Amino acid sequence: MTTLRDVAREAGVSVATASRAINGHSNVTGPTKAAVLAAVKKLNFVPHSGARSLTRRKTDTVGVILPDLFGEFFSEIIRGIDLVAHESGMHLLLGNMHGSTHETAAAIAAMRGRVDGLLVMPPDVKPELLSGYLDPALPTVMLNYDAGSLDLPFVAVDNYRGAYAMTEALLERGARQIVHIAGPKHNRDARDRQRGFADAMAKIAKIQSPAILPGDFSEESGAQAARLLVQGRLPADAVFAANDQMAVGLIAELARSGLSVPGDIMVAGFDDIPLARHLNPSLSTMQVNIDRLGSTAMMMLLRILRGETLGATSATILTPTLVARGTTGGATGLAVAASAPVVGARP
Amino acid sequence: MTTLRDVAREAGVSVATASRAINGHSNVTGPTKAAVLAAVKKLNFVPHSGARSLTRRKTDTVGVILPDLFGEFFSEIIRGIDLVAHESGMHLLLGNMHGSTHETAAAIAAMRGRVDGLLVMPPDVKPELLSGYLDPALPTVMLNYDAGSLDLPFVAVDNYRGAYAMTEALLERGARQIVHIAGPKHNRDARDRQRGFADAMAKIAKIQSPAILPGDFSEESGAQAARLLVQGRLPADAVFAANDQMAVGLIAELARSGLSVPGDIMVAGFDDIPLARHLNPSLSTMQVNIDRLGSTAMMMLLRILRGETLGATSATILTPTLVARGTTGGATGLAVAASAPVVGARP
DNA sequence: TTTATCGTTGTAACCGGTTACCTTGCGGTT
DNA sequence: AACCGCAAGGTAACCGGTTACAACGATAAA
Repeated sequence: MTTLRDVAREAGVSVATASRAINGHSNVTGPTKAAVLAAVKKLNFVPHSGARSLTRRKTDTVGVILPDLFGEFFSEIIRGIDLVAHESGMHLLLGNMHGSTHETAAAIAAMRGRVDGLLVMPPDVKPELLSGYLDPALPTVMLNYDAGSLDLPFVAVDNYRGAYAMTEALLERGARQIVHIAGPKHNRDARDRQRGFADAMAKIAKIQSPAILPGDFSEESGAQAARLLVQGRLPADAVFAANDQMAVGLIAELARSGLSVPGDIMVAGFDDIPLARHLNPSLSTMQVNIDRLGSTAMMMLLRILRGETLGATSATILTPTLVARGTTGGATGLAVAASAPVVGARP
Repeated sequence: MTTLRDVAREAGVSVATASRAINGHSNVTGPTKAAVLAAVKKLNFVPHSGARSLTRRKTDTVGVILPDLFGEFFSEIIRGIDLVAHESGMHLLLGNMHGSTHETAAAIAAMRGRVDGLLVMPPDVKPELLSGYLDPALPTVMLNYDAGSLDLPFVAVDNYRGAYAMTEALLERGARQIVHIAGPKHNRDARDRQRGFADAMAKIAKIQSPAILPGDFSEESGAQAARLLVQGRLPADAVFAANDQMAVGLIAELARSGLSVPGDIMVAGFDDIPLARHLNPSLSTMQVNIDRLGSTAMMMLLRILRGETLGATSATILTPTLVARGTTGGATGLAVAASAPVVGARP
C-alpha cells in the first residue's frame, strides 16, 4: 500500500504539499504540483478514504437501514436513493436489520463514524424503540414511517388515503359488498389501508362493519382468502386486497373455482407491482412510486447535511394514484396495451 | 460526540484500559471493567468504526460494484450477498458504476480504505479495462463474468449450456423451425446464449443458420420481434427469447395477432423472472438462481479474507435449470398450479 | 529479606490522511 | 538599506481509536 508519505518522498516534498497538490489547493506552484502528480501516477497512489474521512469528519456516505425486504420493493427504493445520492457523489452503506430490534440497534451503532447521515426504514415492530438507539447528532430521515413522536423528518405513503380512494372507486363501479383482505396485523401499512377501506365503506356506503378477511401479504394468504370466500359463500361483488401479491393469489384461486373476474367479482390490489399489468385480466391497483420514496428521503437528508434543519414538520407524504385496469371492469384487453414504458432490461 | 478519551476520563482510567475493557480483553479486572462499562453507558458512547478500522486495518465491509440497479436481478443478487455477509458480520458498501468505465474506476478508487474486499460485476463493455483499476492487493471476486484473463476468482452463469439445453428441449418437443431473439450485441450473457442456441441447432437438428432476430432484452424489443415474425411470415414453430422480458413482450404481441401459444407456436425465455409463472399460459424458461450468484461470490470472498488464495481456477459456474411450463405445451393450467413456494411478502 | 514472576494499567506511537501555524525567500516601498 | 507583505512549502498536531512496551505492585520462590 503506497501512502501519501511515499508520494511525498518520491516527489521530494512534504506530506502537506503532497496533500495540497492532490486536492488541488491553490497554494502550490505548477512544477511542484506536477512533480507530486507524477509521483502519484508512478506509485499508483489511491487515497485512503477511511483515513481521509477521519480528519475531514465527513464520509460522503449515507447509511441505509432497511428491514428484510424482498423483490421489487427493495430494489426500487435503493434505486431511488442511489439516483439522488450518486448525483451528489455520495455512497451507500447498506445495513440490513433482518427484522429484529436488536439487530437494528447493532446496525445503527455500526454506522457510527462511517456515515454522514442515516436513512432508516423501521421494521414493523415498535419503531419507537429505535429512538434510544438513534444518535440525535446524526442527521436521520425515516422511511415509510410517520415518525411523529420522534421529531424526525420522514417520507411515507398515504396508505389511508390510497385505500379510501380505491374503495370509493369500487363503490362507484357499482360494488356494494366489498370484502377486504387485510395484511399482517402488526404492520403499519396494512393497518392504515384497512382503516382507509373501513372509513370509505362507512362514509360513502354507510356500511359499518364490512367483511374483512385476514391475510399476511403473501400470495398464499390471498388464495386462502379466496377459498374462504367461495366455500363460506360470503356474499361479495368485489374484493380489495391490501396488496397486489395477495390479489394475485386470490385471482388464481377464484379462477380455479370457476368464478370470473371481473364478471362475477371485481378485484383490486395495492402497490402496482410490475406483475400487475401483465395479469389477464390486468390488475387494478393503487400505484405507489417506491423509487420516489427513496429519492425524496435522500433529498431531505441532503438538505439536512447542507445545514438546513428539518423536523417532523417537513415530512413528505406520497399519495398513491389509482390505476384502473381489467379486474375492475376497465380495459380487459391484453395487459401490455395498458402498460407504461418498459422498465429496466436485464438478462 | 463522546470519544474513548471521555469514557476513560469518566471511569478514571487510561484510554488503553478503556479500550481493552470495551473490547473484552482478558487483562482487565472486574471492577475496572465495570467502571468503564458504566461510563460507556452513562456517556452513551458508541465506538467510531471509522477510526477503529484505521488501526485494525480491517473494515468488516465489502464493496459491491454493480453496473446498474434495476429490478429483480439487482435485488436478488444483493439479497444473496447480504445473506452470507450478514452471517459473518460484514457490511455492504454499494458502488454503482452506471455503466461507464470511468465511473467504475472512480467507484473502485473510492472503496480504498473503506472495504476489506470487492465484489465486482463488470459492465458489458470491455471488462478487461478494469484490470488497471483493480488493486491486486484487495481481495476481489468477479460476478457473472469469466475473468479468465485476469487471474481472479469469479462466479458466473453457464448461459451457453442453459441455452443449449433449452434449444434441445424445444427440439424434443417437436419444434424444427426455432427462431432466437438475441439480446444486446455487446452483452456477454446474450452472446453466450446465442451461441448455445446456434450450437444446439447445428449439432442436434443439423441446422446451420437458424433464424436470429435482434433484441435488447426489453419487453418492447420482444414485441417488435413478434411483429417481424408475423408480418415477415417467417416460418417458425417455436421462439426462444434470450430473456424472459422479451418473451413477455413477444407473447403479448403474438396474441394480438391471433396466434395461440403454444398451439401455433411455442415460446421459451431465460431467467425465470417471478412474472414467468404468472403468465397465462405460464412461461417456460431457464431458471437462474440469481441470489446464489451473489451468495456464492460472497462466500468465495470470505474464504480469501480468511487467508485462502483463490485464483481464476476456483471459479464457480452455476448451471441454470430447465422449467417447462405452458408456453412449450407443458401444463397449460393456471400458473399458480406450477408455482414454487411463494416468495417474499411485502406491502 | 531479596528477587523473580505475573497480571494490571499507563504512556505513547501509530494507522493515513488534513490543516493550523510558522518559516522562508522574494518583490516592492520608503 | 531596512521594512513590509505575501505566496510557497514545511512542521507537527490532530481525527479516534488500537496496541507495543514499560512501569508498577503484589505475590511466590529463594
